[in-house]
Amino acid sequence: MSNPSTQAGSAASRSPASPAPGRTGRGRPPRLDQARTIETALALLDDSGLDALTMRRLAETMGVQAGALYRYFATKDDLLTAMAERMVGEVAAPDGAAEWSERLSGLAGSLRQALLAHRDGARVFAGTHSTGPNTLGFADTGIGILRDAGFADEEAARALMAVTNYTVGHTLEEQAALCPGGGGPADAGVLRDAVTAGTYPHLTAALPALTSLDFTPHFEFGLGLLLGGLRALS
Amino acid sequence: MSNPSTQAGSAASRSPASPAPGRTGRGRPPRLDQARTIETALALLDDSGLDALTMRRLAETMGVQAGALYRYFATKDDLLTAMAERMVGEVAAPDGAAEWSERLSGLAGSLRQALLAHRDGARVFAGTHSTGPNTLGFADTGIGILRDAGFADEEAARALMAVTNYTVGHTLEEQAALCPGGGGPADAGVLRDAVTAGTYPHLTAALPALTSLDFTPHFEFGLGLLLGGLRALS
DNA sequence: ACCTGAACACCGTTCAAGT
DNA sequence: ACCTGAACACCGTTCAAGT
Repeated sequence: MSNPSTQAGSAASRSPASPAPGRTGRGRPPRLDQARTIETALALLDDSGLDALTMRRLAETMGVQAGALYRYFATKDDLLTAMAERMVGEVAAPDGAAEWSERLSGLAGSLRQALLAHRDGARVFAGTHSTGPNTLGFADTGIGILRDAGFADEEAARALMAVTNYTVGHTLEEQAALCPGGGGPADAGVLRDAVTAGTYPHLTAALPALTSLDFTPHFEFGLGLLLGGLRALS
Repeated sequence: MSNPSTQAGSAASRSPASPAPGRTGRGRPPRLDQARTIETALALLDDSGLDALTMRRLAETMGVQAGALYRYFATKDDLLTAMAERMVGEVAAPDGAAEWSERLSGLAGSLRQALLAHRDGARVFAGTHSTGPNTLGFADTGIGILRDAGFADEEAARALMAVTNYTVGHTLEEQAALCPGGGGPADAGVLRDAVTAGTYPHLTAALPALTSLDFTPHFEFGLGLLLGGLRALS
């Protein structure tokens, strides 16, 4: 975890030809490689969003034809998987000295931050399933925290899945609300109008909280519920 | 809730021209309408999945040219929003006599079932933001359960968001694991290989649980954590 | 070995024109 | 009022051919 050097992950290893594993000095140096492609793709994601991230635009940004990308990634999905794997590499390892519940909430919060660090990061993560070292390391760390706290293997696995699924679900909403036509400042008004047009007494009472753009307390409330439930089990 | 008659929701009302609101007997009866289009789109979704659900294929299925669909839905996203709204209409109203925690878990379980009822249902739901009556009714019901249980407005709102985000995040994983190349029986082997290739002691111990395809206990475990956390607050 | 050029089989969306 | 036909501006992916 917290690995700044790019690891493409196992998905990228399904590429058609392993690109220059032992680079000899012969031939022109390639203008493309996996790491630079992933980095450029993440920059393009930040600039333009997932819907505008096309193989053609990425190729143009890298000064190359679209077909050339397929020497390094078998499909666009493989590229997205490598991007997700790269993002998870930014998850910070939690403080080993802290209480298990603090370590676990730190891990979840760090995953959220890693996804928030890139536009549409949660959508990229939710749409892929990396089995690269960063993703496996994340899971091993999380399950380790819970096993060390005394939870059985199955409970530890299920608890980490719950925390991860909640974190991804929350961050998906958070990023959708924050930016485009997805539900941000524009959509708060739309929701307000729809609620007041109908007869939704509870929704009306909760509307200020529901349309708040301060997502961190929302995230921490839900995370606190999961941790509270876990504490009740131990 | 539990509304079998199709309501397109507010997103569909943004359509370019309101289609035949007061139908007079004059003119040919239209070959298209919102309700039939949504139904056909859901059937096509079940047959072929979200990636194969294109405006052109949907039009072909309905015996019409692709452009004709745009008289009823301004964009493909509006159609997907109406499909999500239709799916949420299948959520069952929880038993009003039961305990608040049972009503809330019943609501979450019913949302999961409504999403599982259609191939890629969770992806469609996660990718849209309906403000139609079914979706608003769902939220009003959930927040109402919590307010009636004594939770303050803000807590009730945050708790329902947590439960909903968890349910969507879980079901996204469940449907990804179940079907295509997404991570099903095929991907269990891939994960197993990746884990045993590296050195992930905790992951190895948890692998049987992680690769289990029996998702209902997984879902209920996480839901139980959220409810346990809520009980600790009340 | 690495990339180009060009093609294949598609997309979502628009809009004049027909009926 | 409702739909067709045809176009516009794109997609992901493949692959012979060049260097």
